[in-house]
Order: sequence, then structure tokens, then C-alpha cells
Amino acid sequence: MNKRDSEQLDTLRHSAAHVMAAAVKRLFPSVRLGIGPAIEDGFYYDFDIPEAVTPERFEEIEREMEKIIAEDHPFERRELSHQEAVDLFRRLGEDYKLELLEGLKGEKITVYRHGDFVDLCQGPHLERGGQIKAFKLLSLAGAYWKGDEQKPMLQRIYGTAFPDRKSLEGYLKLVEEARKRDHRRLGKELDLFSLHPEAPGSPFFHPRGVVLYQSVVEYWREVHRARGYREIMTPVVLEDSLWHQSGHWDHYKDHMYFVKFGEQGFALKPMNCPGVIIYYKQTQHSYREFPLRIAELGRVHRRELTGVLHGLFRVQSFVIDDAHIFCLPEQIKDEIVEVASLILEIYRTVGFSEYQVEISTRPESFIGSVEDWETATAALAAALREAGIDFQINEGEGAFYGPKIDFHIRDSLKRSYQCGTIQLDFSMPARFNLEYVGPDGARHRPVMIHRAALGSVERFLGILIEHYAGAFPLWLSPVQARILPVSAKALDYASGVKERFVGEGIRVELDDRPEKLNWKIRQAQKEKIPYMLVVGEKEAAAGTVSIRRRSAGESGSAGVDEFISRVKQEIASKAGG
RNA sequence: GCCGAAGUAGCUCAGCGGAAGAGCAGCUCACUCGUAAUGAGCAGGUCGUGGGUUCGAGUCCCACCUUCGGCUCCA
Repeated sequence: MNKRDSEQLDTLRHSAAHVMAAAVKRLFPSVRLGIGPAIEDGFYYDFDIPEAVTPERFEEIEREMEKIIAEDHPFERRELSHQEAVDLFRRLGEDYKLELLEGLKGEKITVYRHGDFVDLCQGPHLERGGQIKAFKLLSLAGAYWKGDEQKPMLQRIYGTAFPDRKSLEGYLKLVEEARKRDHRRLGKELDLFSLHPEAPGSPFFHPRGVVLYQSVVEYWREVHRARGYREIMTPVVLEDSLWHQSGHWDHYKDHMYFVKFGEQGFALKPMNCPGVIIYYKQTQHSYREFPLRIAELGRVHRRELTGVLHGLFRVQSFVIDDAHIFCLPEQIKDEIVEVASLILEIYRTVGFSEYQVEISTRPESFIGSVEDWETATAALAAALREAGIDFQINEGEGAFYGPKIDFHIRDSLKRSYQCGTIQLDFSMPARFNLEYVGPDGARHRPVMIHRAALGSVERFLGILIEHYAGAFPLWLSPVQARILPVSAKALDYASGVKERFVGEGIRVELDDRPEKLNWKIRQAQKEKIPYMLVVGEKEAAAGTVSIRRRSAGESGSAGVDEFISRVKQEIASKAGG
């Protein structure tokens, strides 16, 4: 879709939002309007209505919209002076519009009229209401006026509109597809993990989920070892004093879990840095050790507002694939290049080829000197340029302790997720008085780089599950092959074949249930097992397996040894799904 | 935390004031089977938790918990 198409679609949706507002106004005369823009997949409008709108009333609203569309009013643009606009919306009792006008003083005001409905709006709009051919109301949500928790909450109705019936249905199909590959649903269907009221936002990983988890983590360790990282493990529960010193008490208290043993207070770590700092301080360090790359798959706990928890995407207990790098200021650039290349290698291997990179710069509230920030930010940008990575600048979005690079990956449904991050930390080395001995024999303060590739391992697995719709590439599949004996007559041969796979470290299962072959195949397909190996009297006689691939169906047959070596090669290659 | 919705068998869901239901999964039995569902039978639920209204409550009301769609937040 080009830019012009997308502008036309926005116009259509924006007009549909007006029609919806008009319809709501007819059905709920006491409504006061918030705002109603077009958004990525449709539109919404915020309403202040005393009674609760429920989805059951969508049909009624949609019918009213159909009527308005059938009336085919033109969208008429009018320019008003500020005072005329204020008079108009005061007459209409539209308090929120008046508030918006406050911010538009001295500007020319445009309003659009559609039949008897008038709205403060820049436009553009369609020429006539009759041009809206296909729309649907989708969902309902509360939304704070101007996104401010302190302000009243309005009722937001989401809908979507398309140029024709067919595209609307296409979109609804896509939504359905996304629903089918929802990691929460697949997590249940594929028996990967579960969530329980006893531990809100803290997933229980089931055996198959653990295999998936460990496959990713083992690969992660392999790559990190190869790139000179050493791994540590530090405690989850650490004393209060540490959190005071780190600044988390002041900046992060609301998200922390606290425990008390007698008089002594502890907290569950919400971040891994203080642990690695204690490790660092345990011995004296020389500049010769730098860059010192310390990795930690550290479990952190963060209290979240109850309404925000969401499957594996937003949890309260998770593992960060963390690493902290201690280095000299002049090593920053090279180190960033190295880390960026590591992160992108990991993404490529697990199957994400599309990504975006952002640099977040100095926020309003920050620590350290402006010069340090500018040097550091320039170093980040220089490093990305050197690595040949395109990036955007995210003004003022850095952490209070330093600028950062964020990596966003795009999944197979083109949805974007922020995962990796590289952060320069000006705060911790000073707070904890970190030192190294330089070539001059004097003590200096090291630079600390904080980085993660996956972000939260749990969340990353959720993204992977949806990306692959549960049909993982062989190297990540919880069960890589299942042997399906045609009948009990082939059981002996089948279990012999199984043992040979097991001996080669392949994750294999034998389906020895007394069921028909069709039934076993159906089960294995539903479980999205990559290889189904059918064995009957024919195979037993020839010493082969008949191969059925999850995606391609029947795929010939092969000798057991030959097939094992093919599978081992495919696993080792980490080929995509 | 806020707005709205939902929680009934392992799963998906029906029942919405008057004796707890279906399909799938599970178990038992029969069938020994060649590339996406063999048949029959059995078993399975203090209807999220706690209060209340009622002669009577999955069903109505209140509170809490969890989940879902958003807001806000964020790895």
C-alpha cells in the first residue's frame, strides 16, 4: 500500500468515526464527545456517556450508522473564528471540545458538518457519507481523557472501515488468524506453559515449554561463550541497603517486592545490575581485563498494575538475558558494534530478519553532565553507523542514567516488539564507586554497558510462539519426531528405531497407543510435530522409516541411519521453520 | 490502579430463578489398522471465592481473586 492509499484509508476511517459519533449522539443524546481519530487498523471515538455502553448495543449503533450513511449527507468543511467555535461548542454542551479549543487559541478553527452532526476537526473527510461501504464496530474500552490517569475516563468504541466488503472480511480473517496463533491459546494447546491465580503473572513452564525455553537459552549461552562472555548467577533476594544505594528504592520502589525476616528487610531484585556490581567489587580490576563481559540469565520480579498482565508478554517474574560490560571510555564504540552484531545474529538465527533500531537520547530528568551525555550518544550513533545499521532517534526517551539503543523485531504478522537494548549507565559506577587500575597505576571509574538481546526470555518465547504459530523450526521443537507404528505388529521395530534416535540426542516419541494410523497422524499434526515417522511391516523389513513432514505431508522414506544424519544436520543448522 | 466484559467437567462451550448439560480429552472393552478423527460403554463439576436477596441461586445483588479487551505502564 502506498502513501496515498493509506491517506485515503485514514480519511475513510476518520469519516466513519464521525458517522459513529453521529449515531451514538442520536442514541445517547446526553453524550459528550472526546476525540475520534483514525488509527492503524481502523478508528475509535471516545465518549462520555453516563450509562455504560455494552457490546450488545453495537448492532444498534451499527444500524443507526447504516441509516446515516444511507442519508448520504455531504461532509461540509467550515472555517470559524476561535470565538465562533467556542460559542458553537458551548451551545452544544461539548465540554471536551471546549477544552481542546483552549489549546487552539489564535488559530483558525475548522469544523465539519455531516447532516445534523458537527465536530471540531481538521479533516480531511470523504465528500459524502454514502462513500462508506464497509465498516464494523469491534470493541469497547475505557480510556482516560487525554491519556491522563487524573482525568475522567471515557468510553472508547473501536471500529474499522475498508473501501469494500471484501477487504473488511480479509481484515477480520487476519484478526482471526492472529487470535488462533495467540501464544496464550497455543501455550495451552501445545502444553507449553500455564498461569495460575496462586502466582499472577508468573508462568509455570511445562515439560515441552521447558524444552523450548532451554533450546533458546542453550543457543544463547553458546553464542555468548563464543563472544567472550562469562556467566554468573547472583541471588534473587538482596538486602534493603543495596537497593537504597543503587537508587532503586527511590526510582523503582512501586515495582518491587519486599520481604522481611525479623528486623532485617530484603527485596526481590527487579534488575540484575546490583548483583553483578557486588561481584565486580569483590576483586580489584585492571584495564587489561577490559572489556569485561559478564552475562547473567537473571530472574527478576516486578510488581505490575493488575490490569496490565498479559500471558508471557507482561509478567511479574521473568528472566532477563542480561549482560554488563565494564570497559574504558574509548572502548565504548567498538563494544557497541560488537553487541549490536551479537543481538542481530541472535535475531537472525531464531527467525527474525526484520528489525528496527532506535537511539533514545537525554530525557528531561537525568544524571551526569550534558557533555558526557553528548559524547556517549554520539558514540552510540557512530557505532551503529560503523556497523551499517540504520536507526531513528527517539528524542528524550533515554533512561535517567544514560542513553540507549533499542532493537525492535517484526514478526510474521508484521507486528513490532521491542526486545534488545544497549544502555550506557552513568549512574551505577559512581553510586557504587566502581574502580579499575589504569596503565598509570591510578584508580579510575569504568564505563558500564547494560545490554540484553531477548529482553525478557518469557516474553521472547511468547513472541516466538506467535511468530511460528507454534510450528517451530526443528531445533526449537519440543518434540522433533514422533514414530507412528501402523499396527501393534510394528511395535518392536518402532521401539528399536526410537532407541536409535534417543541415542543420537534427538527428541523423539513413540506413539504406541492402539489407535489407527490416521488418528495418530491427526494428533501429531495438531501438536505441530515436524517429523512423523510411519513404520509398518514394510519399513521393518527394509530397515527404513516412512517420512511425513508437518507442512509437506508424505515425503518418501529413508534408511534409519540416513534419516538420523539428515535430522541431526537440520538441527545443527538451526534452519527456519 | 482505572473503564468494560468473563470465570460452569482437563479443554471448548450451552444452561441465565424451579432436579448440573454437550462435544472433545480421559478410562474400560472390542477392532490390529498404511498418511488428518473406528465403535460401544464408564467415569468426571461445593458452576472462581466469600457474603447477601429468595420457599428455592451457575442463574439476581455486593465484595474480593483471576482472566480477557483497552487506558496507563513496560522487558
